[in-house]
Amino acid sequence: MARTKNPAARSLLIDRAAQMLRAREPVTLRSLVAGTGVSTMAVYTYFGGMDGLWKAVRQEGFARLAARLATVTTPEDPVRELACLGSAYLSNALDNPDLYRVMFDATFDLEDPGASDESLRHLVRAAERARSAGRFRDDVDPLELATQSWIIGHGLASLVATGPLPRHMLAQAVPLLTGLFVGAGDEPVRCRRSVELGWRRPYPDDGRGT
Amino acid sequence: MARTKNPAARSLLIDRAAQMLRAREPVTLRSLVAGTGVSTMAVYTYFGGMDGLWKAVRQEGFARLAARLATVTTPEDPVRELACLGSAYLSNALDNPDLYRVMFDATFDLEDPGASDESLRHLVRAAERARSAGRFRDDVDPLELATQSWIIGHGLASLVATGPLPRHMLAQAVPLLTGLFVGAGDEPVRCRRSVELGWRRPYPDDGRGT
DNA sequence: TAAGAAACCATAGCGCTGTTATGTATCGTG
DNA sequence: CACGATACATAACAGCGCTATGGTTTCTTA
Repeated sequence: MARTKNPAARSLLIDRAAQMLRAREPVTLRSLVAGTGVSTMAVYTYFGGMDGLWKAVRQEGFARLAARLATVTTPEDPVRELACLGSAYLSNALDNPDLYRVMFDATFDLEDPGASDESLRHLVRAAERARSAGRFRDDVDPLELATQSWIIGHGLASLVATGPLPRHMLAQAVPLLTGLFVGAGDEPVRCRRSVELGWRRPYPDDGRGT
Repeated sequence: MARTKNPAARSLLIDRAAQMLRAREPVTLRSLVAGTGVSTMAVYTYFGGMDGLWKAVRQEGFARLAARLATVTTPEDPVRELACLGSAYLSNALDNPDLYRVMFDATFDLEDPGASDESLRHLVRAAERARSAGRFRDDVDPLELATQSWIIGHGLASLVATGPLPRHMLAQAVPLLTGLFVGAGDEPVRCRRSVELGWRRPYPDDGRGT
């Protein structure tokens, strides 16, 4: 019994915010709605304010990351797949450094506490496959190993994308991941080869996350 | 032939900013100088604006981190010392999560490009000692290994201090660092013992960095 | 010692921000 | 068809970082 919202406006604003973030333009309430035809009040109708907008943008960032990780499929070698996932993760972070920063900028709390869970699940499943394939010991907890991979990936992404580390330091991912997987039980020489393969040729289909 | 600045005011403002950051109070130009007796113009005389203040605060954060790492000394076991340094690093980050975030928030560029170098040097020296002691292979580059340790430490600190990972995930540092050091050539069982020792009893003197 | 100049500092105001109050237009519903 | 709830447009408000303008302080120098 009322005027209905235009759901297109909501995603339009999120997309525009992500786009301005990528263009390194300051995202303010007025600059966000300028040229879109919608007024400043729309931000309050759909998000309740700028904080709500940032929450939505962050969730969108996690959604795009999950979509990007979903394009990775290398069924024959699960350790290589893990390296592929790490490479895709870093590639996504470096393509959208400002969006990546917003995703982990917890000045305000998350609207969806499990926003990052779906991305982590990709890693967990790959770790499970690696254990089932006999590459990891049976006592390896896939969730723990996935978390450890995430820690390495996030540390590298954060220090390189917006931090003091130069870009060529991305290569440190290979020894780091190799050390992690060997510690989980993989045979060193074979592991190194799998990780290097997965790292150099990151993912079969480049899903060019915006 | 002029009036000299009061150097006390500069460090007073930096300290107050760090204190407000820790208390999670919003640090604005006016709220910063309120109650200190100095006027808003002081921020411009000493820092050239709020950006300059944040740069100074960030440098202060790195200085405190370096001072904290300097208290770590375990000459007999360099691998344990590396774990000690990692533990001190994380302890510092978790004690001042907001200051830690500002340190790595590169919205504006750094005033001192080598601000983080001194902290890294502690790690490099420990890695050199570990190599000299025969714990690491001769072909291990201490700078690379220090950087890799930093990546792990920062990833963990960032995800736990202000991110989505619960605090008990700090324990992941032990397998991560062990994997890294074993990959550098250390003997697995002995390495694990050294890392656990260094991690549990982080540093002899707790220099309680503010 | 006294004049002069350079720098610090206090005040007021500018343009911008996010937010909210108020009135209008518009759509779903009875 | 008419009611009422809700989206939308406009304008105003407090607060933000910043800057222009004098006044005051302090060091230098003749």
